[in-house]
Amino acid sequence: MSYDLLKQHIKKNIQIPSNELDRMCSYFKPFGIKKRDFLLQQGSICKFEGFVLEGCFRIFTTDKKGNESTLYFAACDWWLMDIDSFMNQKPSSLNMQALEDSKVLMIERKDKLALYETIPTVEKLFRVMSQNALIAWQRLLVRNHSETAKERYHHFLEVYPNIASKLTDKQIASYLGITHEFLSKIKRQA
Amino acid sequence: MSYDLLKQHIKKNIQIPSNELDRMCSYFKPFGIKKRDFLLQQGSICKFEGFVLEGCFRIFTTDKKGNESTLYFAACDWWLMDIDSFMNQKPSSLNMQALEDSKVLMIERKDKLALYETIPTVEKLFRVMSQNALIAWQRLLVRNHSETAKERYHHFLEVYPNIASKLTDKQIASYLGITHEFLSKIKRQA
DNA sequence: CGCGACGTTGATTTGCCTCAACGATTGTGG
DNA sequence: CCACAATCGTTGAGGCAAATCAACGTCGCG
Repeated sequence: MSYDLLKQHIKKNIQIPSNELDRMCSYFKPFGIKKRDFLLQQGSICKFEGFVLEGCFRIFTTDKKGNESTLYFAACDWWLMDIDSFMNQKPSSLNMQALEDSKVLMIERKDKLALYETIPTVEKLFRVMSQNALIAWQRLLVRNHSETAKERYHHFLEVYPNIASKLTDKQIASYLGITHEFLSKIKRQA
Repeated sequence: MSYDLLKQHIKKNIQIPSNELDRMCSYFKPFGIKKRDFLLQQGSICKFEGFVLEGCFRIFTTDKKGNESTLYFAACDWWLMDIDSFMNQKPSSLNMQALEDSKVLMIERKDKLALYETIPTVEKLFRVMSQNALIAWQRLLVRNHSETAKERYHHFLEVYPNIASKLTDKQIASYLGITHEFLSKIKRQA
């Protein structure tokens, strides 16, 4: 069953009766996407949220100056959402691109909003997940302030080896906030 | 009433019946703290959450190397929480220091946890707040990757003039992730 | 008054970027 | 399947952003 991974993931975060869990998951629909295709593109309005079953995505944004900045990579067991665009129905500033052929479970906006109203535990689930994400972003900021690009690179390799192995150096550099030329020089050193 | 600010703040985030709002707020207790004193210190376990009524706080962390990194400043209408320490009851990595004589509304851990169980709307409130905070941290990361220290400095002055006016240059530099010497040189330029 | 934290300034060094050139790898159309 | 283009990775020269170290003036505070 393709829903097992999602159910496991949810149960890791909260306690939930199995009938509620089943009902919640029933709104998620399997969806396949090919390498290099976009699940969401900057400027469009996000009408879904997704949970990755297979493959890998890169979530990035391009600012007015043309700088491309990678926020994170989402592999199996990660979520794909643009909260700002999804909740406020405004144009997204994010791109979600499949780095390889991938499979996700998608839920539509109206179903998600309905779940919030009908199953209070869903509020708790996303409250807990958001808070965990918040902690991670704060830690990342501190790392960025206190470590050099070289240290951050090795930390990334150490913590996400299975994700890193799927990425090009250019993508890693964009995530670290450095040029790919400089990343190449870092690699030569160590 | 010192609770008006908190009530206004909550109503900006969610719709909530006034009886629930009253009940929720009743668990918050006023608390005063003197300039330079700590509401929370790194290493201790966080047993409260707070909402700032007056004054200003600096939330920062010191890593093994002795680098001090300021995560944010909390003035009137902001929250003081260390989610990681509060939820998981583990030693905090954050310091919350009053930059001037301040007043906060504090809620104890057991009361907060009870509120989650008894008033589902509280889950929604903190889900919404966490998601908004998440968006802000993501934007900040992109700024840090795409802008120079000078640009980030002026952006900070522009967006938070009332907070910036209360801070020393050293505190601002720590927030921007630069040395105070370099901040001084930035100021001379513009 | 005198001490300690803050702010400024200059000289030097380091981390990282820009630009440019060149192999290596991957993708694509005939 | 090959030929070619496109993208990726590497390397080097030079430059800019920001750190480091050190000296000195200033201010608030005991």
